[in-house]
Amino acid sequence: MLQLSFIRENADHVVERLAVKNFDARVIVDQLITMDADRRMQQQELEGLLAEQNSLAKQIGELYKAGKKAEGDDLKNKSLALKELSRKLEEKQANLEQEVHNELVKLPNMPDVSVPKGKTPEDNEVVYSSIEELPVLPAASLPHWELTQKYDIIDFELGNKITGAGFPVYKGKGAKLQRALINFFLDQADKAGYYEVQPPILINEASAFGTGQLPDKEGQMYHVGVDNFYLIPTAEVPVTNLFRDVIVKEAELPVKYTAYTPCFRREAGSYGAHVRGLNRLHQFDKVEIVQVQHPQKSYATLEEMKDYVARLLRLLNLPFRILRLCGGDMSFGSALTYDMEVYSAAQQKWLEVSSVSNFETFQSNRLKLRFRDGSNKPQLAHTLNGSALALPRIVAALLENNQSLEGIHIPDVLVPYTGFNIIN
RNA sequence: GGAGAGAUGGCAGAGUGGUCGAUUGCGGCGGUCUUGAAAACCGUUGAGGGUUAAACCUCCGGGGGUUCGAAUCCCUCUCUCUCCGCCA
Repeated sequence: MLQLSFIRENADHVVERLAVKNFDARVIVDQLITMDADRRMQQQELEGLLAEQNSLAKQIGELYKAGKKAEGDDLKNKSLALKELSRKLEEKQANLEQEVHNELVKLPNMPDVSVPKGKTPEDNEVVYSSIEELPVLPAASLPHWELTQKYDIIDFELGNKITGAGFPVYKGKGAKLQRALINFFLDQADKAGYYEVQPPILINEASAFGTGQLPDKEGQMYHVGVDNFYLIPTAEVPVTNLFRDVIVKEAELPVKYTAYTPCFRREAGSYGAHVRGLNRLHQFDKVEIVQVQHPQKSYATLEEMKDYVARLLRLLNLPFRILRLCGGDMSFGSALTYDMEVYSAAQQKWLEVSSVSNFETFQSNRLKLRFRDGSNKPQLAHTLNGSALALPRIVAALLENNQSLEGIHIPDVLVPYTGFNIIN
């Protein structure tokens, strides 16, 4: 959520930046400024009334104490009339504030100046590639959904029976590979200074609002109606919300947290061949990294997080590239996002395995996540997060890229975790 | 699930209708003293809005009500604790 005071003072700039996200903010911004002016005027009027009532109440108390009942009763009547007025004004004010809020949450975050213009994924900027030429697999190579069946390590049909499409059952070495990857990613994060937490995977409305899933993205989350909870779409939500309504000390920045959780996404509206196998699931495993950082250091931190994820991909020996997302492909709350994609030679396409973003104050403004820098008042911190990493497409790429006549070779770094070096 | 008790500032803990945004202690910060530190002593120390700065307004778990006036009384929701029941 953008800050109203910032919009007020930088209206044109806001409109111009949001245009990069292909969002026409002119009408909303103008409306907000008008409403805010009204709100402030009304506020002054209301506060004047309240101040008068406060002072009257004090006087009445003193008069009664002094035994001057008649004079006290006089003031009482006067105060009653004021109360009538202020109640009406209060109601108006509450409505206006609600309207302002409703408009304010419609505005996406402003993209950083480095964000390329564009509307589709084709407009994303490739900032790095670990390979010069796309690898080519032998002719008999299989896509992962056939490999998983051949070696009986992931059972999509069985998942259909238990739950439905997009909820696979991992079996035997497939299940062990999941566990190995989770532990490997967590150990790496730990070594990089991230503090491990295990958060709830159901969240309340306030948490969903804090990181920007609500309002408007209800449809993407599974909802537990009886208790009004949501299943988390990513660990970013519970982990970042640990800092809701928190004022951290400047010396404690950056705060670095990591968590493994299952993630749940309804993926309403996506279908077809590109969602085959592990490419898109309703439930999947992910290790997330989250940082809370000083505004002046958040972009350096974003680079560091990007490099950290790249290192993981190198350790796994997967061909990958890094994209700087264009305005049109970025998420609502992000100011700058890097996507990591691994190349699946068997599918002959790039698969997104990580997304690392700086949200600047967009989330912290909703969360009221601030830091204290000594002399001044508390100010909003910046939040960042990234997948490190999401499992399904990593598994897909590992299976496809490492297949051979003998079986599927496990990368060296994972062998201590799996206890085997080949799936056959 | 049943019965009872409770929710106050970073923490502990007073406050049951009127100068209470809140006594006090601990912690934090600044200072005196000290070569330095500790101890002791002095001062300072919640958040949001508003203002050039002030004044001023709001906040004592959330929401609503009573009253001229609410941390204090009433209703309601949420959460916590104790006991009982059930249970991985």
